[in-house]
Amino acid sequence: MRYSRALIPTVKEAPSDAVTASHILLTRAGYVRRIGAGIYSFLPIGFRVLKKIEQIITGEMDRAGAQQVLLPALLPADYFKESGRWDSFGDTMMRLKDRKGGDYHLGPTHEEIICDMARREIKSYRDLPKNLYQVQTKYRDEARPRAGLLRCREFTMKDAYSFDLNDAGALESYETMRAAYTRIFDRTGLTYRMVNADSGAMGGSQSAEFQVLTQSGEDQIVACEKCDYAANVEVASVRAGEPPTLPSDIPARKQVSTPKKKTIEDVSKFLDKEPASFLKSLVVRADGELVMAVVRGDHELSETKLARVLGVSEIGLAEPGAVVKTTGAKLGFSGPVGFSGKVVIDSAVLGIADGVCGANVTDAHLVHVQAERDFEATSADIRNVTEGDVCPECGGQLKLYRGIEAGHIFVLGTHYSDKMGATYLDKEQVKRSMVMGCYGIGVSRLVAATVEQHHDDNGILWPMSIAPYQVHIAQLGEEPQVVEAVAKLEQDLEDAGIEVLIDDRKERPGVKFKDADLIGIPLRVTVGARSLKTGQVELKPRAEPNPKNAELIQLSDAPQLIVERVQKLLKS
RNA sequence: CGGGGCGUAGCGCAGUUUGGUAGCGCGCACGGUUCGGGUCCGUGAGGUCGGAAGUUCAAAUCUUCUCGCCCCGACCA
Repeated sequence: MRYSRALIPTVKEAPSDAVTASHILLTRAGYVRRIGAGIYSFLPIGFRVLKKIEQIITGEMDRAGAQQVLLPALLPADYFKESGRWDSFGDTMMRLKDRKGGDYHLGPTHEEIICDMARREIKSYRDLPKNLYQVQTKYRDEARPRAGLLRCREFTMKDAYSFDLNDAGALESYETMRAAYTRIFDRTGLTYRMVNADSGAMGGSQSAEFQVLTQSGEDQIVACEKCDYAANVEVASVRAGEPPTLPSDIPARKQVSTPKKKTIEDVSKFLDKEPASFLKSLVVRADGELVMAVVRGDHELSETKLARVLGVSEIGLAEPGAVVKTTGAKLGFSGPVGFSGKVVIDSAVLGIADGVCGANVTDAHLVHVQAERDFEATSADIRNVTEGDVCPECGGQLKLYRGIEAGHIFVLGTHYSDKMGATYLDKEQVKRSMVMGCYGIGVSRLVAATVEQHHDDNGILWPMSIAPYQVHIAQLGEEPQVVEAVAKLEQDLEDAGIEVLIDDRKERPGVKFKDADLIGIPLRVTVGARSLKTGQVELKPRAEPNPKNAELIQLSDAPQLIVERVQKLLKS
C-alpha cells in the first residue's frame, strides 16, 4: 500500500477527551475516531489490526473444533425474557421498540440465542458435543464508558458456547478452550496471565480470566513469582497461617485519649505504634444489617470475601450517620469492643497480641486489645491479598499487577439450558439438559490492550502478528534511483507475501520518521539517495529507540533479509 | 447513579471575573524556501461561541432551563 493513496490521518494533538495511552495513540496515529461516548469508527489501519486479531482467534477456534456462526445483533425480547435476563440485565441493555411497539434489544451477549439454536437443532446424545462461536458486534449501555476502546458501548467480541452431555464433558470442552486461549494469547504477543476469577454470582463453577498485564488496567491481580498461580486481588485466598499463641502477659485494655486522631496513620504516630498492631474497624451494611469488619491496620478489607462469608448479596460501607448512631462515636473511633452487632475479623487479627482500636467514644482509642480476650468475633479470610503475601499454592511470594480483562472462560452448567429447554435424549431415552460453557474474548478491547502494553513516548510498537503492515518503507526523496529501488523492493516483498506500507508522500524525512514511529509498524526500511550511493538501504526495528543503530544492508539482499526478519519476529 | 470538570474554526487552547465588531498555535489552500527526525517566510479560506429562552441599546461573557462529553467513584453475566 502506498501511503499517498491510503487514509492514515495522523495528528500531532489528540482530542482532549483522550486520556489513556491507547486512546491517545490510536487516535493520533489514525487508527480510530470517536463517534459518541463509547462508540468508535475504525479507520483502515485500525480495521486491519482488528482483522488480524480476529484471524488469530478464528484460526485457533476452528483448530479446536469449534464452528463459526452469525447471530443477529437485533433481538426480540422473548429470548431474554425466557432466561429472565430481560429484567435482570437492567439498564446495561440497549433496548428499543419497533414500529408496532414490540420490545427489542441489541445483543449484549448471546447465550439465549445460541441456546435456542441448540434446542432446535440438537436432539440426541449422538449430536453432542458441539462448540459454536461468533465474532460480532455487541452492545452494552455501560454506566460509564471509558478509556477509549477499553470499555465501549459497542464492541467486537468473540464468544464461543459449548454444549456437552454432562459435567465431565463440559469440563473437557473447557480444557480444550483453555488450551486454545493460551495459544491465541501467546500468538498475539501479549504479556498476560490466566487468573482464577470470581465465580461468585453464577455459582462456584470453573472459571478463569485472561488478563493482559499493563500499568493502567481496571483490575488488580496478584501472581506468584515462582509458580503460575494468579488471581484477582478480591478473591485471591490468603494462606491460613498457624493458629498463633499470643503472650498472656499483655496488660488489661485501657482507654486513652486521642483527640482528633481519626486515621490509622494519625493514631499510629500519636501513640508510636505500628499500623500492623491496629484493628482497622469498618462498619458495613450487609443486606441491610450493620456488621463490623475488622482487618489489621496495614491490610485492606475485601468486600467480595466478606459478602461470601456472610452469605449476603449486597454489601458496602455503612453510611456515616448509621456508623455514628450504632457506635456512639464519630467516624474514626469505631472498634469491636462493645460493638452491638455481629463482628467479623480477618484471621490475621488473631495474631495481634497487643492491639489498638477505636473505643466507640469520640476522641478515644483502646490499647492492649486482643481479639477473643477482649471481644467475641468470628474469624475468616476477609482481606485483600497484598504484595509480598505468601502464594497459597506453592508458598512463593505474590506480586501485584494491574490487568485488563481480555478473555473469560467458564463452565455455565445447565443454567440456560434448563430455562430455555435445551435438552437431548440420552441412550436410556431420558431427557437431559445440555451442559454449557461460555468463552469470550474482547477483540476490539485487545486492540487497545495491546497498545497499553506496547508503546513508548513516540508511538505504538505492534507485535508483528497483529501489526497493520509488517514492513514500513520510508522513501526519502524523489530521485529516479530512489523511486526505482522502492518499487523493486515493494514488488519483491509483496511477492514474498509481506504486507508493506510505503511512505511515498512528498514530505520531509522528519515527518515520515515521526509518523512511522507513531503508527508503530515493527520493521522500518529507509530508502534514500544517501545510502543508495553504496547500494544500501537501512533496516530498523521500531523497538530500537536509537536511529543510529539502524542496520545498513545491500539493496540486493534486502528482500530476503527482511522476509527472514519478519518471520523471526512472528515467532518470538 | 453520587462527586468534579469541560463545550469558542478540523485539532489544541485564550477571551467569560469587569457585556462593546471573535483571537492564537497546529492543520488546510496558494506562492516562495528548505530537504535524513514534525524547515522557514508570506498570503488566504474557515466559527449559528453546544442548544433554547430571558435581561440589555448591546451577550462567547449575566440569568434560567436543556443537551452532550470527560475524569474519580458506584456498577461491570
